[in-house]
Amino acid sequence: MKAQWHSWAVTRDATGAATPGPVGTRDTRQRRAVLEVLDGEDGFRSAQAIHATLREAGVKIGLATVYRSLNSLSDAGSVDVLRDGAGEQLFRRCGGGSHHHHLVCRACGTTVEVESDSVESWAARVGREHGFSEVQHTIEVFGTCEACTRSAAPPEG
Amino acid sequence: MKAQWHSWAVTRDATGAATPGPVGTRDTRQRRAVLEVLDGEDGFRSAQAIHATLREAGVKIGLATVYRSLNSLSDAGSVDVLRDGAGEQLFRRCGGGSHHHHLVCRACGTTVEVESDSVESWAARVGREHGFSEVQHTIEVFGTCEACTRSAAPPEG
DNA sequence: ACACTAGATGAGATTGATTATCAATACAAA
DNA sequence: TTTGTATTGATAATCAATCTCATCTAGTGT
Repeated sequence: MKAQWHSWAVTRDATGAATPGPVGTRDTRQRRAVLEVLDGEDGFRSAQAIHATLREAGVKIGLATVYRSLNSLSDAGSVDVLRDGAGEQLFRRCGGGSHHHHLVCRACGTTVEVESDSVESWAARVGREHGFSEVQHTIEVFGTCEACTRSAAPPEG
Repeated sequence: MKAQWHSWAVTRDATGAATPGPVGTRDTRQRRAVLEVLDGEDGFRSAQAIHATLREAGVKIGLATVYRSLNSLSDAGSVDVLRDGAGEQLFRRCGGGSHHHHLVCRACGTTVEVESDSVESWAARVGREHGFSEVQHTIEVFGTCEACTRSAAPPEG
């Protein structure tokens, strides 16, 4: 799978003459590498795991840079972030900009993007009915995917 | 509000003669104190905050014990746990043993317990349709409660 | 009330993830 | 190329949460 395109560019004004651009816009080898790893994975991965993958692949990159890249991508809405049971952040490249949630295999990390208008409206309604404003929600579904269920179960039924 | 009753006792067999009981069953001053704080709060609080509250109230208790008590209560299903945006664990005394979720004010922590059969069945169905087993879900709704919205807004419209 | 024993406590060390420092480096515009 | 900065990275610093282990104590039987 080839790395999906991502623009590091951001709107800017041409006030400064020799100024490359605002923070978070420069296209570097490291940021491209992080994006490549994300595009090569179909499940959620931790920053540490992504860093390890890169080092094993011979890419010279610091852990701090991996975190910085992931956070910047997250801010831009290009990656989804969630926390596993231990509270560790997991990252995954997300498709469109549409709001969705995830069905994640807790064994291998494989993820299916899911969405439901009824659930969205339920969350919004619940907040409104109780007088809450700026209502947001976090919804994640965890389970064991078919493949992992098979490989984990003893061969005898 | 008086501290709600909580049994530290657990089923045990009388094999050992002078054995008080299994781990996590002893009624101590510290565990009672943690429970009192939880009963005095109506929103989610962090372990550190609970510890600080206790110390300020003159209760001599270690942070590790607060964590231990909260975890034990959590295992017993007597408190709900969730993570805030920063990944920090927040605890709250929960009523019955019925499955429910929370509408939490991100400013003051005030919480409303909510439930919805349709959302529950949606999560279960999504998992089943994709061949996942042992499906669980985490659903939390965050917002700003009415009181906090008022106090935060500037007096002029 | 007394003694006993395993569970409980707590101060401090430790882990583990994530962020902050800051000098050196590498984009990107001219 | 030159130049101005954003970026990088090795490492220190944070911070929540857990582990250590010597000491204490609740709970039981006598």
